[in-house]
Amino acid sequence: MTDQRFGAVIRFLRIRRRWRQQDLADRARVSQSVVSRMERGHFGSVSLDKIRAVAAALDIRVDINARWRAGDLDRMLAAGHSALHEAVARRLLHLDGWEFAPEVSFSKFGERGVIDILAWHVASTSLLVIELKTELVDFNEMLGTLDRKRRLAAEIARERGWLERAASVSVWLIVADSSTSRRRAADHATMLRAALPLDGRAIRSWLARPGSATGCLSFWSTGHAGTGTPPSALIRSTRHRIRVPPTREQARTPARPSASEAPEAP
DNA sequence: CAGAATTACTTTCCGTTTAG
DNA sequence: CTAAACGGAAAGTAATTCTG
Repeated sequence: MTDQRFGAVIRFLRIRRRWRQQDLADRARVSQSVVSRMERGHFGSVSLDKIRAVAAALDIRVDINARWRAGDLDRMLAAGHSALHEAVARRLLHLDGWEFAPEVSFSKFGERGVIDILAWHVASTSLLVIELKTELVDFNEMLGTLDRKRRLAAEIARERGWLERAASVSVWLIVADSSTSRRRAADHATMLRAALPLDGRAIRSWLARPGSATGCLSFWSTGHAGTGTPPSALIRSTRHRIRVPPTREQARTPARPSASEAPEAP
């Protein structure tokens, strides 16, 4: 939405309520001039705080929609997740005795969400909730949601007619491989291993012969073929180190012997 | 004249620098 | 890398001017 259009919306909703600019300003705790500027589309001189305040007074929710070259950034950010999803799904296809469903959304007892992959072993009626993460951020929150999904999984599988009764429900947290994620996991090793005792190696034998309920944390790269291929750069999630090109001064200092082709910045 | 737009001035914020 | 200090820029408001 353009600035002018948004301004027009504000004006329209204000007038519909028969409010003066001053009335809207009072409710939003801003001055009348801010309302005037916004209605005329002059948002450059109004802070986001004030914009939200005025919008909220009219029951408008303001979402920031970032676009890049006409593309949707949300989709781009989701690309890493998709890549991980695809890599894991490819691997599951080759597992004997397992069936799986991707993106299982649920809404039970007021709890809603999506299980990235719900897998079940037909012979042993073991259920496996697979959660995919491109980066590790909030451990408590993450383990909390994982546990919620674990509790609901059996009911969800039964409802969908996949497994009448699950003998056990396990969880497998797959994290996109990155040094940052590994470091964070190491920092919380005690907590994580208590909840997710198996590692990437141990889960393999468990998958071959699923036994009692368990939990696993493993790191995965999208180049992963089930063996130890090196991490792919494809899904590196955040924070690459930006290397600033050396200034002329720095380029001239004989730090490296190969100063032969010092490129001139265009 | 009421309500909207603009102006003039004060306050707050934010980026930069410096120090630890 | 974080925190504190500082100065300039931007935001916010009250006062004023404009307009239908």
